[in-house]
Amino acid sequence: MKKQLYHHGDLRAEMIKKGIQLLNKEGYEGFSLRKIASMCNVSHTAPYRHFKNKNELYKTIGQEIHSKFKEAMLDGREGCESDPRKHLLNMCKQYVSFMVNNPEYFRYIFITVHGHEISVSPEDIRFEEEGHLFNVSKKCAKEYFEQFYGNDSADWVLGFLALWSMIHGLTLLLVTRTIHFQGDYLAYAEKMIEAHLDHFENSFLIKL
Amino acid sequence: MKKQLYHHGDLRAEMIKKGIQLLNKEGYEGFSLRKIASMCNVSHTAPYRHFKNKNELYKTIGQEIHSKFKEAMLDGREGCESDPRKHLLNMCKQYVSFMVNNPEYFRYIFITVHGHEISVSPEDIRFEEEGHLFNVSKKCAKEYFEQFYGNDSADWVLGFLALWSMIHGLTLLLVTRTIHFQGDYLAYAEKMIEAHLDHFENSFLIKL
DNA sequence: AGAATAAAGTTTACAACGTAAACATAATAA
DNA sequence: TTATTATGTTTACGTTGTAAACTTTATTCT
Repeated sequence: MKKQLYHHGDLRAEMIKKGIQLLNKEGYEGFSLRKIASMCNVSHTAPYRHFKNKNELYKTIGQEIHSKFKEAMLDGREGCESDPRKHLLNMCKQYVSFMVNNPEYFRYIFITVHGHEISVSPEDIRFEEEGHLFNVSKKCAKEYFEQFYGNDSADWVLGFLALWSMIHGLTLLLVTRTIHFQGDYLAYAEKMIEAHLDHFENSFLIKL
Repeated sequence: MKKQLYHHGDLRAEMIKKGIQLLNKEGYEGFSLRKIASMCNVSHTAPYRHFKNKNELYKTIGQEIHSKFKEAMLDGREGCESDPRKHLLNMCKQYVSFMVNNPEYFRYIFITVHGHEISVSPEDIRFEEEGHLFNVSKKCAKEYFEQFYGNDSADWVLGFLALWSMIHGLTLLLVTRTIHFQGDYLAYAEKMIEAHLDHFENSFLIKL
């Protein structure tokens, strides 16, 4: 117990924790305020003292997941700070495997909770906050693509977006079980990414 | 009215129709059996004579959407039967724009309704039926990739999967409004696909 | 044809859900 | 100490999915 104030202690925090548990066990369909309340040994309307409604709790949990996801992606950095390509590759692999291992998380972040509204145009890629998840991947991708494009932001955005789309789509195909591989899915993912980057670098050589 | 049998006529068909309407208006959250029943001027348990439960209706609607989607993709074929690359490009563009124009459809097919379970391995790409949606795209992609790979199925699957993932992911990013472009999104999509295919073809030339 | 049967729809019932309102209690501030 | 605010509870209501029992209409069998 952290504070042991009031009746419960810290209901808000426990609801987030138990909410994540429930979400992982039963998916979004089974995610109910009343269940979470009872998991916290509290009446079914107590949650309303801490969250405006069900969706507010859900969004809060989304943020929690966001930071876990970010952490996982940063783990892909180890031992390859000096190699932009390897760094980018590892990060993409972390992206896919984290979501495959936590399928519900993908839904929180990218499907059910809408409204990120990240603007993407040649001139500006805006992200909400400085330390935001997307800034992490953006920075990583930038280091790689800059080697080729330099300051040509139009092309670099395109390269970034194409790669992001690819792993994002692969992840969705895996998470929804639209496809499944006979062998190791990560091996495929790696091949796909490597091929993409190979193609990219090779075609760049031609232009020179 | 088609048959004018029994009390209603053809409740099953009308439920599918009204169900699609409701889905487009209120999304999956607002999709309720009781609402649909009342839209058909029928008691709230009448649906159970035609569908085992809510999810059965939902899945049936999914199939309906599938065929609309397939039709849209086939429209991308016109006037370019002899140009595999253009054919593939058009199909990809149709894929994205159809879904962006009908965001809920994407959820039916690729998100909420799971269980496609398409097996993907170098040796075999199995699809459920002959005329299935995925066979359409597969055939189109095959014609293109075969120009380069010939009979090397391992590589051709990889090429197919990479492209599919890319447009699938882009579509998800657009449909969920995770990103939004300043300009015309289809122009970006086209550039991305063209660049992907360019990279692909260029890197292939190098190897020769 | 008329009787038996199956198909389609209705009424009633129940449990789970989200949420609002009124009330109760415990912690903090005056 | 008292007033106030934060936190929880009880009660209530409308909506949902779905099961059971019943009714009405169409089809089938003799």
